Amino acid sequence: MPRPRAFDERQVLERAREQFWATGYAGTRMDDIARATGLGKGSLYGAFGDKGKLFHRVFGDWCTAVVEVAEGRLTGGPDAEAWERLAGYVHLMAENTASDTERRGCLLAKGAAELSQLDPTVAGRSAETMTALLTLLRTEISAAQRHGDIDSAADPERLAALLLTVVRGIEAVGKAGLAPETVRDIADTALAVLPGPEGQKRRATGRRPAGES
Amino acid sequence: MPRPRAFDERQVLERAREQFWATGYAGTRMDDIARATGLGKGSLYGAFGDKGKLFHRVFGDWCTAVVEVAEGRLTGGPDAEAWERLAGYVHLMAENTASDTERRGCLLAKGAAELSQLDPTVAGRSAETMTALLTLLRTEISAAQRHGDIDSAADPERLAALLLTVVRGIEAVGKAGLAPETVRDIADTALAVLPGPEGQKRRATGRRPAGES
DNA sequence: CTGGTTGTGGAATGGATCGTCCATAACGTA
DNA sequence: TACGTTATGGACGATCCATTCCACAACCAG
Repeated sequence: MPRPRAFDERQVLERAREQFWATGYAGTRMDDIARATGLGKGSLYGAFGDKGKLFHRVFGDWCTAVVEVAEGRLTGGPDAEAWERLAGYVHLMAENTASDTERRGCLLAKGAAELSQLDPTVAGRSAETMTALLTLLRTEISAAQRHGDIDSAADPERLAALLLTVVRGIEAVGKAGLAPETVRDIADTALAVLPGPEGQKRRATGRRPAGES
Repeated sequence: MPRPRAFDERQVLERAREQFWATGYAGTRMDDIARATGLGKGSLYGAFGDKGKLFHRVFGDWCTAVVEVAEGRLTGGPDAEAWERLAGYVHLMAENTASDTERRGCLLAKGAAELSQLDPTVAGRSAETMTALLTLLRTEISAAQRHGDIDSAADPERLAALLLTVVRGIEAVGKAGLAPETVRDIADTALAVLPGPEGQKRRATGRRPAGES
């Protein structure tokens, strides 16, 4: 009996995300979002509550997506390819940053930086996301160890934390202004220094094989 | 002949920094700063211009301090101690994040995240800072290589970029909610995986010697 | 076709915030 | 001691922004 919505919720959230991503939480006005989505303020508030709730929604979806990308890249597959999956993931993250010419960075980092201190919801969600990524990386590192691509004496938990740090760090230094080529190199270097199979060393200064990513 | 200022400029900037640090650029009101510093708005505007100029001042000073800390820890000293200087620096940065119970993070990262996209001055200053840190790290890595603490076949430029990424990443994952102990471990792991002297491996899972930092 | 219910969008509201203004205070000089 | 100059700080004005409100539109059951 009621009048149905004339907008696609997913699409509206997408536009809203673009706005928050581009100008941060405090920096975007609800008018901006209204203009960007084509919705009136009434519809916006009716559908999503207030600005805070809308941001939580967008932020939460983003966090979910971040974990899903990692899952897609890392989960499921033979141990023999675990190392390649790890390398692919790290390179993908570096490429994302390197090709982010607008220097928008990652909404997760941006949102956490701006709000995690003031907004427990944001803080909690970003912490959850980190833990999820950590688990995915640890599992994959263990797999690579079983196949002998990573020194089995190393603690997978610690290596996972290091890789997560590198991935998040790449995003940070990218936003801080390091050149795209440098960013890409960092991913290679990080992978190269991971302890290889027993006693062997990976090429520490090796170039990333063309087309691997 | 004129009436002299009744406030200490350095101290006012310090208070202003606390505010910006705690609540970000958009999140702090000039009234907050006035209250925090005890100055009236007239004096504030008379002495520092507008909010943007004041922030640039604070941000710039912070960047200078970041580089100075690194210089203090890294520069000058025999090659034989270069490795220890590097380790000390990385541990110091990790400790800063680990003990930052308020999760304020680093003003450099926070400011860059919030503004580098909109404010060329901030973007430029943060990029400069990254380059300066990179140079310091590279120099020190070269020194450690000369003394045989780091594989001389490795590219110091690349290792420096990796270390910088780890340092900035530690700050990011710390703010994102990783546990302090994990943060400390990351610093250890990062140092452990750096390629040791020719063919040898550093203890990849080794614990940080007590009291080294 | 009609009424009830919900969506829509723009105008209005109320509070907050940046920056200015000005009367006054404090200082050095003559 | 009197004067010119600059600092001070609180009140003020103009703007901005999140949220609410309301008149109207669209839909569907009966």
